Amino acid sequence: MIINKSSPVPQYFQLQTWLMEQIEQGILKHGVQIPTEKELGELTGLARATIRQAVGNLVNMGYLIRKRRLGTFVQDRQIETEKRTIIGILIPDIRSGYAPELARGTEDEAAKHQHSLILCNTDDLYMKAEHHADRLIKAAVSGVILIPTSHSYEKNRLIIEMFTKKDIPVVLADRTIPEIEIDHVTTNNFDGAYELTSYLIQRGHRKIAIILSERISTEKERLKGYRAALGDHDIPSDSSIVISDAGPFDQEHYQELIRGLLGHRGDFTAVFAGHDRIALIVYSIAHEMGLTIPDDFSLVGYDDLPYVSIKLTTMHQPIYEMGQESLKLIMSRIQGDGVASREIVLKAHLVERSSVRNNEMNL
Amino acid sequence: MIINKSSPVPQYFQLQTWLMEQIEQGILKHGVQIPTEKELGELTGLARATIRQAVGNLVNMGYLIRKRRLGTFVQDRQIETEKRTIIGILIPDIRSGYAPELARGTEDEAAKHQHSLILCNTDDLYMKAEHHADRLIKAAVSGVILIPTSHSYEKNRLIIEMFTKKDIPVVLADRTIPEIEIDHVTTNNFDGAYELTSYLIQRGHRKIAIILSERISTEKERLKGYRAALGDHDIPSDSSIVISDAGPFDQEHYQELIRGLLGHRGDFTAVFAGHDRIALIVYSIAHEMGLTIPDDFSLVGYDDLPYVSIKLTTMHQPIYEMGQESLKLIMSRIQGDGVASREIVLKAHLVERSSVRNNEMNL
DNA sequence: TGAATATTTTTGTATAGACAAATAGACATT
DNA sequence: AATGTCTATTTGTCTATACAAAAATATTCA
Repeated sequence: MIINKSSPVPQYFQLQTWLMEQIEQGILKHGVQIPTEKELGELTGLARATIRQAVGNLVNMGYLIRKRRLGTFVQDRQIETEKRTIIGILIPDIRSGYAPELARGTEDEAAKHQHSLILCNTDDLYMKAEHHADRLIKAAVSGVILIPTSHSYEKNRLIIEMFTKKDIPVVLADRTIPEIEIDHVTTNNFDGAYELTSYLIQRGHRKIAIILSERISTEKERLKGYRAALGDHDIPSDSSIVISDAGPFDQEHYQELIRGLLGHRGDFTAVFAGHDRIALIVYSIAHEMGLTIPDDFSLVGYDDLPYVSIKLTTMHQPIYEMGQESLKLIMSRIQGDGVASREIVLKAHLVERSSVRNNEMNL
Repeated sequence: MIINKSSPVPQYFQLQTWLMEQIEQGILKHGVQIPTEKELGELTGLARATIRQAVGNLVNMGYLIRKRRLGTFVQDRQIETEKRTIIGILIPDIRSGYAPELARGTEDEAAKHQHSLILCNTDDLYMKAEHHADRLIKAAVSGVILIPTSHSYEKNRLIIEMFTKKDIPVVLADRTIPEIEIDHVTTNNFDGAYELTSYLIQRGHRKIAIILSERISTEKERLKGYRAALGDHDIPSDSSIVISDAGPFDQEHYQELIRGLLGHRGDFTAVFAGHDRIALIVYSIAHEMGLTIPDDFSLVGYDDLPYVSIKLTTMHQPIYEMGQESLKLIMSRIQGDGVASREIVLKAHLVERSSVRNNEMNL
């Protein structure tokens, strides 16, 4: 018997569930006519109105379709499966740094899974991020990739909560937020900076200036790697050539800082730029001041941005892959992975070009 | 009386329509309780089941919400207003050239209109464009911005038709397609190239090489502008220094072409690169061959890409504005503008830096 | 005073029966 | 052969009635 009259669950609901199971298990296939209301009445012993309620709900839900005089038929389930297949990406600015590369890696991977990517520029501003988050939720995205804004951890957490409250999976890319249980993909910034600094040391550089922003988790890690490398080679850290900016990336502000730094030559033989865009500014200010690289001082960057016309020695970051991996994490969450939060750390590698001079003394 | 019993339109439907009108006209506002089923029965003279059917439908449609024991209330109608507010952008590659700038302009403008932007990379391939178009249609985008692929006009037309068949407005950005009635936004490539070429001529250059791809409508226009400027200054065109590539942008191929060109120095004093990325390649190949710019030869580009570290004299294209204008056209179509197809031509302007040498002789 | 209990109202579930409307298919008419 | 009519079947609309479940409110009791 299909219906249990003594059960507390409504009889129309029992019938509805039973029919739904029949359809989802493939017993009742697309296009097949289900028993007429009269037949269902005989089958279940229910009144016609009750049967209509069950069938009516399934029609509303798109499982069935009624045809006058002909009967009721199983609907093509594709309509139900046509769920939102959109992923949002919250990025500071699609124009800057590695953002295009990251977006491209993400989009390519999304396309593989038949998903689309909605692009949101936050300008590292909480207000914009909030507005975008709102809109993404309304657009019923099935997942979000977030490059945290550099402003405050607390505000980033608020953004993330907007999504998690609605059970929308979030993945952090590149930058991380401390003490938060959430999937994220980064590169080994500490190791990379350690390697890059060691490279400079091996080339005979002992006075290595560094310029970056400590507000951004990735650059903070790089600073630690730099210090660790110096320490391991017994080189004292000179705080006068550690230039740490407090805000987000601002071209003009960096120009000032770099002018200040380059005015004190003699204090350093190499400059470690926190990322390639800073390196480009260093390069152009040096050019402006009549200095040549690597003759007057050596320069390294971080990122390996494409379309950089100078021969910059830098750490290549697998940004495209970062986009791909971020999306893969999202997809696995969408497919219902309930495991604890995961961390994927990709490896950067050194790209040797010609912006570093070998100062090594003969052994 | 609300219900007309002799009407052929079902009584439940009459009640449903009446309630809906009350809500939409604001007579029944959000949060207000509608009369109880019993009261509606007295009001209309209908049986409770009939009233339940009318109210039930409205609950299903999101107009009303039922609360046990409390009554039935008018639901926040925002749910109904939640229409698709997504625009698609089909771009060859978000990483290359002005694409990030264009995407940014488009996204900013979209955000102003509470719309989201879905990013699609076509790699200038028909297959990819088709797949993306398919997906955008399924995602029910309300408009599309297309940067036509460079392959064939016919195939671009097919892509456009996929959208227009579904009444989805399309705007072409930057590149155009001949003989097609569709909104588009471009810059004055002919005039810009004319101005840039004239600038070189005024600086005493008479042998000006040009390198670009004729497959792309914008570059084709630039070539025409270049030729017109030469003609107007009575300078014969030398086809040996007009390098026209047949395919889409391919870094390695251009490297070869440029190596070939730079091997024949003496034939030219200036190089007009079809766009900045080509100029960058020219620059790096020159550097490789031990040539300096502008001492050995002058170089101009087109686009004014950001983050170009060399001091390149080039035409600044208002790419950001192009994205904005494209989106504005889409919005006006969404709002039902049925006017004939429109063309918006934005103006590029010369940005003078230091890659051009003044060869002018004393007058 | 505060907790437990009863009351009342409103929606939720269910039955039984009736007629209406649409339509595939059989049959009749032109 | 094309068109019109009838019939049986199935869903669509509607009435009348009954009890269940939830919950705000009033009442009772310790």
